[in-house]
Parts: sequence; C-alpha cells; structure tokens
Amino acid sequence: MGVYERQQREKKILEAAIKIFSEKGMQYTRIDEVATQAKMSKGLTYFYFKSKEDLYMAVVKKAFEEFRDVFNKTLSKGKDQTGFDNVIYLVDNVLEFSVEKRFFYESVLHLMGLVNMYNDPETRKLIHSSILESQYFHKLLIMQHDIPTIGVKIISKGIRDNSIRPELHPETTFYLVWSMLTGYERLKGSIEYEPKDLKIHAEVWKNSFVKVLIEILKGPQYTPKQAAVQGRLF
Amino acid sequence: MGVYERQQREKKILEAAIKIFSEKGMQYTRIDEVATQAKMSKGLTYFYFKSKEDLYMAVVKKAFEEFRDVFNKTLSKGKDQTGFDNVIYLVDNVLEFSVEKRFFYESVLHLMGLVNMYNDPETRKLIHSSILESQYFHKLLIMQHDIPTIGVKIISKGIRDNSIRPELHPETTFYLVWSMLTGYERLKGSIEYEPKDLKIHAEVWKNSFVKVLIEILKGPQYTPKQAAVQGRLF
Amino acid sequence: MGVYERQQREKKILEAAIKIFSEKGMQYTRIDEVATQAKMSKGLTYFYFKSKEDLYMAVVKKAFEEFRDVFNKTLSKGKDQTGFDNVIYLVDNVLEFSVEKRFFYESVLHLMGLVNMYNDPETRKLIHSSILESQYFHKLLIMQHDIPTIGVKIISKGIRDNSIRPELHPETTFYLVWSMLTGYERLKGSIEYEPKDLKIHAEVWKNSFVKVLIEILKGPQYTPKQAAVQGRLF
Amino acid sequence: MGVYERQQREKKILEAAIKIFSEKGMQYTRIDEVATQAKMSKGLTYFYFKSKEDLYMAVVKKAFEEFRDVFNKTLSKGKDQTGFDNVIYLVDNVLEFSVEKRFFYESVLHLMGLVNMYNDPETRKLIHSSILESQYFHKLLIMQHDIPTIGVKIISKGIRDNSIRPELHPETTFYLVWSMLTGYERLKGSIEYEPKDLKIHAEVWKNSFVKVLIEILKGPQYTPKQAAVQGRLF
DNA sequence: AATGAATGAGTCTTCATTCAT
DNA sequence: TATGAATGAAGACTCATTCAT
Repeated sequence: MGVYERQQREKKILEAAIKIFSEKGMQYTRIDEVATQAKMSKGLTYFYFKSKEDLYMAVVKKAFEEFRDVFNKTLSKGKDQTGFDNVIYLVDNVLEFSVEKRFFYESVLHLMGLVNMYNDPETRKLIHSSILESQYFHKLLIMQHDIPTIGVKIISKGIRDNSIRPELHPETTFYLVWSMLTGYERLKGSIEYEPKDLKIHAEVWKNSFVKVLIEILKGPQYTPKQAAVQGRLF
Repeated sequence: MGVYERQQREKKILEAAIKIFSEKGMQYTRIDEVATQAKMSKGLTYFYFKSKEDLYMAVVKKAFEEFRDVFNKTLSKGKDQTGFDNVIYLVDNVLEFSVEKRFFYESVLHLMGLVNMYNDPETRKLIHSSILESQYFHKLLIMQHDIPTIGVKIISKGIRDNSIRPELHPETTFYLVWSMLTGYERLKGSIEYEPKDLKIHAEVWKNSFVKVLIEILKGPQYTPKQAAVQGRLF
Repeated sequence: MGVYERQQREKKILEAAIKIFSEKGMQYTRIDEVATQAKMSKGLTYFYFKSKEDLYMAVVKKAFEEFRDVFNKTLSKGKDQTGFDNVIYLVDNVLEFSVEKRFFYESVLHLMGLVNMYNDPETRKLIHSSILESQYFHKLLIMQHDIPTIGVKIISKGIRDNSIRPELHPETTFYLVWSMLTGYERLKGSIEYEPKDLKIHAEVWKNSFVKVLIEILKGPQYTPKQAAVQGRLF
Repeated sequence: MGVYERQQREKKILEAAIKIFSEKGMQYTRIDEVATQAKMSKGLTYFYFKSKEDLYMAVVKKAFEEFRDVFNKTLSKGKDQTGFDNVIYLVDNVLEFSVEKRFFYESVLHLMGLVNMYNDPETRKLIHSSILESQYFHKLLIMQHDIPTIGVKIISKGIRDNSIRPELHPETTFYLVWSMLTGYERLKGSIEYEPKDLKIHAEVWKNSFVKVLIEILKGPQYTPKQAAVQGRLF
C-alpha cells in the first residue's frame, strides 16, 4: 500500500473523528463509533492512532492548521493591502471561523488551555498521559507559536506602511487584538439571550467592539471611513 | 434529621466534590472518591445529588455564586467611590479570582459555554440529559443574568457621577470590558512561554491592557494619575 | 453485610476460580467465566480481587495452604510416632496430594518458580506487575518458608528419637528428601507411557525410590520390615 | 526459492522466537515482536509456522534437541570412559544445561508436563487445539523417548563394565537418577533465600546430593576418590 | 513468495447507579 | 436515613490471524 492510500485512510478516520468529536465531545465519543463512521475496523483506527487521546490530538492539529490558514491567508492574499487592512481582514475571518467552524475554534482554545497547563510544572501532571505521549501534541507545542509570529508580522507591516500608529509595540499590540477577539467571541453568544433590560443589539455591540479596535490601531483621532470599515468587518 | 444537618452534609459533599473535580476534572473524577473525601457513603451522595452531572452542576453553582460575590462586593464596598474606581476594583478582583480560584473561574466559563449551547436549539440536544435534568443547571440559567445586571449598574453609576465618559452606552460598555477581561485572562498564561523574539514582558502587556481599558472608560485625552491606577490594578 | 457473608462470597469466587483455572490454566481462563461460575457479576469479582493475577495468586495461596496442611497434619497426627515414620507418612501424603489435588500441587511448584524469579533481581522484572502488586503474592513470599521449617522439625525429631541416622544434618536431609519427592512426582507420569523396552513397572520404580529414601534416612545396613513400610508408603 | 534459503528463514524465525519467548514467556510474547526481531514480516512467520502455538512447539523441539545432545555427547565423547564416569559426566552437563540454557531446560520440563496431559485421556482435551495440530508436537511425542533410551544405555554400559553395581536394574536406575536430578535442580534456586535458621550452604547441599547419587550407583561401601569426583561434578 | 494493512472477536477493567439491609 | 455491596453495561485496547496486492 502506497503512502497515498495510507494518507487517504488516515484522512478518512480523521474526518470521521471530527464529525463524532464535534457532535458528542471528547468524553462521550466512542472509538467504536468513529471506526464505524469511517467504515473501518476499530483495530485499524488503533493502527493509525495510538489512543483515543492521540486521535483527539490529531483532530486538534487539523483544527489548528485550519485556524493558522486564516492567518496565512491574510498575509498571502493581502500583499497589496495595508497592514491595517490586513488586521481588519484577519479579525473578520477569525470571527467567521469561530462561527463556521465552531468545533475547530473550540479545539484551538482548548489547545491553548492545554499548553498553559503544560507550561506550569504543577498542572502539567494533570494532563492525561496519552496526550503527553501523542506525537500530535508535541507537534502542536511547536506549531502554536506560528499564530503570534504571523500576527506580529501583520502588525509590523502596518506600522511600517504607516497604516497603524507608529508608536505601537508590535508584539503587545498583537496580543491586545487577539485577546479582545477571544473575549468578544466568548461573549457574543450569550448577549442575545439576556433579558430585555440587559439585551443590546448585536450590531451595536459589534460596532463598539470595532470602534475600540480601530482606536487602538489608528489612535483616538481617527474617524473617517470608519463606517465603511465596519461594514466590511462584520 | 433536621434541615440543618442535611445542609451540613450537602455542604460537605460539595466541598469534597470541589476538591476532586478541581484536581482531576469532571471526566476523570469518580463519585467513589468524592464520597470518600466527604467521609460519606456513595449512596448518601446519590441521596443528595441525583447524578454525577447534577453534582457537577451544584459545584458550578457554587463557583458562580462566588464569582457573583466579586461583583456584589464591588457594589457594597465601593459605595463611596466613583463608578470608574468601582470598575477598576472589579477588574482587579476578577483577575485575582481567575488566579486564586482558577477552577471556579474555569467553571464559570464552562457554564457560559453550556448556556450558549442551550440557547441554540441545534446544539441544545448535545447537552447531556443529566445536565438538563439538574435543578442546579436550571437555577444557573436564571442566575447567570446577575453578572451583567450588576456590571451595568456599576457602569451606569460611573456615568452618573461623571467618572466615566457620559456618551457611553452602559450595557455595551460593560460587555466590552468583560470581553476584554475574558480575553486577557485567557491569553496571559501563554505569553511568558513564547519564543524569545515574540516574548513580551508581562508587565508591558498588562500596562497596555489597562491603558486601553482606561481610554475606553475615560476617553483618549485622559492621562493623569494613570500610573497610580495601574499600580492598584495589578 | 457482615464479615462472614463477605468471606463466603470471597470463598465462592475462589472456588469458581479454582475450578476454571484448573481446567483451562491461567492463560486461557476468562474472568467472565469465573464470575459466571460463581453466579456473580464480573464487577463483584473485581471488588474482591484487584486483577486476574491477584485472583490467581489467591488461588495459589489456597493451594499452598492445603499443601502446608499436609505438613502440619504430619506433625500433629504423628505425635506418638517416630520421626522416621513421620517422614514416611509425609512423603506418602505429599504424593497423594500431587495426585488427588494435581492443580494445587502444580500451583505450589509454580509458586516456587515465581519465588526463584523474584529472588534474582535480573528475573524479578519479568514477573507481571499485577502479580507483584498482589497482596496474596506477598503473603506467599513469607508463608513459603513454613514448608522447610516444618520439614526440618520432622527430620530433627527423627534424629532425636534415634529413628533416623544421628549423623545426618537436618536441613540438608530435608532438602534431599524433598528434591527426590519433587523429581519422582515429575517423572512418574511419563514412565507408564514409554515404549515397551523402556517401560518399567510402576511398582518396581516406586520400590526403588522408597528403598533409596530409607537408605538415606536409616543408613545402608537397614533392611528389616522394609517391605512393610513400602506397603504403607504407596 | 531453494530449500536452503527456506531453512535459513525458518531458522531465523526460530532464533527470534527463542529470544522473545525466553524473555517474556509464551503468554506475553506477541508474534509481531518475533517477526520484527527476525527482520521478517508477520505474514511470512505464518507461512512457516501455522500458529503461535506451532511456533512455540518448534521452539520446544529445538530445546529438546539441544537437551538430547547433552545425552548424545556423553555417549560419543565418553567411549573410552566407564559407564559410571559417563553418568557423572551426564549429570554434570545436565545441571550445567539447566543453568546456561535455563529457558530450554524449562521448555523440556514443560514438554514433559504436556506429554503427561496428553497421555491421560481426561486431561488431553485440555491441551490447546493449536498444540495438538502442531506437527512439532507430534514429532516431540516420538522424540521424547530418546532421553530414557540413551540414559538406559549409559547405565547398562556401567553395569557391563562393572563401574556400576551389577544388581541394579538399568531402567529403574536411570529414572531414579533423572528424578533426583530434576528435583535437585528445582530446589537449588530457593535454598539460598531461606531464612538464616533454615539456610544451608549450597556446597553442603551439593555434596549430600552427589554422595547419595554415588551410593546408589556404587553401593554404600564406596568411598575412595569420592572428593575428586565431586570436584568434577560441580 | 512476501508484505503489512486490515480485521474483529475477545479481554480486562471501570464506574455510575441501584437497592437490600 | 445510611451503607456499601452488587450490578452490568460500556469502553478502551490487544493481537492472532487473514488476505489483497
């Protein structure tokens, strides 16, 4: 059997796993069901993936790669745009990703939680041994740095081309943007279901969010064409 | 057996559950261990809590209550302070809570995720039936609104006492602050472990975060005593 | 549930295990089948015995205890006999035990093999971890010494009462007798099935064996009543 | 592929199997590991050996052949020695074999156990069908007789050349010697680990054993040069 | 001949939950 | 009420064996 077939099967298992994991969550997913979904035997699943956790990490890796693609796409497709426009495009696409590929987005967030645990010797031991043994997890430990690397590149580009305030520190600014993004995504789901007196219109909320974002990047005096930008953002 | 004794037992089980759940996580916690920790029989545990999920929801409720206390404390203790100072105090204490009571904070975030799933009819059916059957979960569905309620009160107070920009919309502003807080907390753990070229000093990162926060509340022209505020914040 | 009932159930599982283990051997015994045989659930089996290996070790302990009883019985029942007669009685009963309770006898021999492995640091690591973790195994490591202890007592008694050659060393003599016994038992099964020219009559073989045994204990000059003793021996 | 190559492969698999079986035991050996060790595919292993049990029986056959070689070597190399010296030489080499090739020796003992089971119709059905189907097992059923055949030849030679008591019955005597050997080997491992009051010096124990052996063959009056013989024996 | 991917029955083991006492 | 023994469904994982290529 050639490398190609092998990859095809691995991919097939992965796709089945993504389906089941996203429907039931890691805890309630049964390897048996993944195998059935992939139209393969349970044994073959274990031939390709050492354990349930290993398979899950493979899924997370796939999720991370797609998430990273959003960042890469911003760089490659936005070559003739300003850095600021790149950031807007990135934010736009990350939010879209969090909606369209909710499970992948959740997986990326979960990975971040895992990495945090891994970094602290005290909490590292709470991570399941099968995860620690997974090759995919170790690949992810390295890959995770790609996100800030690309993000900082984009911010730096904006600073260089003067579309972003020159006094900003690229690294800090990227983390600021990203943390806002993370928080925004986390909260937006619940806002619509608040009782009437607390409920704010989703559009209003988005506008405020983007206004702050632009102020951070452009400075407070910035206003022209703001509406247009917002229109593109959401 | 009187009501008091019954409550005492319930509390004892809850405390044991908090300890074990926080150490091992929901999935890897065994009811047996919780009962042993509580120096009670497994059967009694089931007398007080209908299922493992029910017990977990009771734990989440406790977590939520403590989290809400942070908000309440801000209102009660900060009566003679400005609304702006209240916000700073709140942010300060929420971040401390996320560190000191990490498990409770995670539980609150998890609850938000659950609530999001519950609100969408499509994802509601993915929630485990034992959770849907838990009385604690249904209490939480109502209680969750307390957070934005209190938060909006604080912002409104600041607007009234002129310590916060009068043109701000209280509800929107509260969500903005809270989403930033959420995102900040989520990211701060990983920043220290970035490779050298991406690493930013934790202090720098905090300063930027708080600077933006103050700009949002006070407007861009605000600068005096900023350093002092930062000192109190972290 | 009282201690008595608990012991009864443990005994019931043990008896089922003895039946299945002796029929199929450790490797081919399924815990499922043991549980069914004991008319109990699989889970309960695991409640009483930590693992298949633990259960097996419990069986070996039972086997060892019965084997040791043969030795104890010799001492207690043969108080008014000479030491020499005790030895003859012991040999007689051990051989009977090896026939009547073949599986128990095999288990005792297997235990000796395990103990040998355990004593050598090089081979100790080849022992299955579940065996090393079994409380029964550790009890057996201590209990095993009872056999030579009792055996040496019997030989010593014979030396004191002059029914055994006074120049003999009790410890050495006991091991000599026991090793002969072991070897005899191991071989007697195959002798009857040798081809005609090699086949020896079982009786002849036994006579030779016992003659040597008596010579060892009584000295070469001993002959009177030998036939009578042999008659009793087999 | 020629006959030679085929034999070479078979040998290679056999050698790998011997290594793994002796390290882990039949139960814990996986065919996969044997194949890897032999640098062959699992499929090819099954081409040469019908089942795991069949492979194991092939290993036992190899063990038996080497064991038989010890007996044959005694006959061929000791042509100009007396039969008594042959026996001493044989005993010496069998004990050495049991130490140097422990796994082979254990395999031979295991074979004896299997043969015993096979001879009794009651226990025959307990033998795993794959063993009963193995051609190697059936070859061994015939080959096993070689041991007593050669052994009896040696004793007979000693009787003829007057180096062994003429009144002895060759067959009986051989079995007596062999059973002593078997028992001695089985016990010598444990003696060193007895508690102090039971412990006897290994040398003392050997001396007693050999003294009895010589008395059996030479008669009780024999003593000259005994020490020298012992020196050679161990 | 040779490979090694594929199979899937078979195993041990766990643990939430129940229920007789 | 309280206990903890008992249940048994469920699940992860193994590995001897087969077979398409």
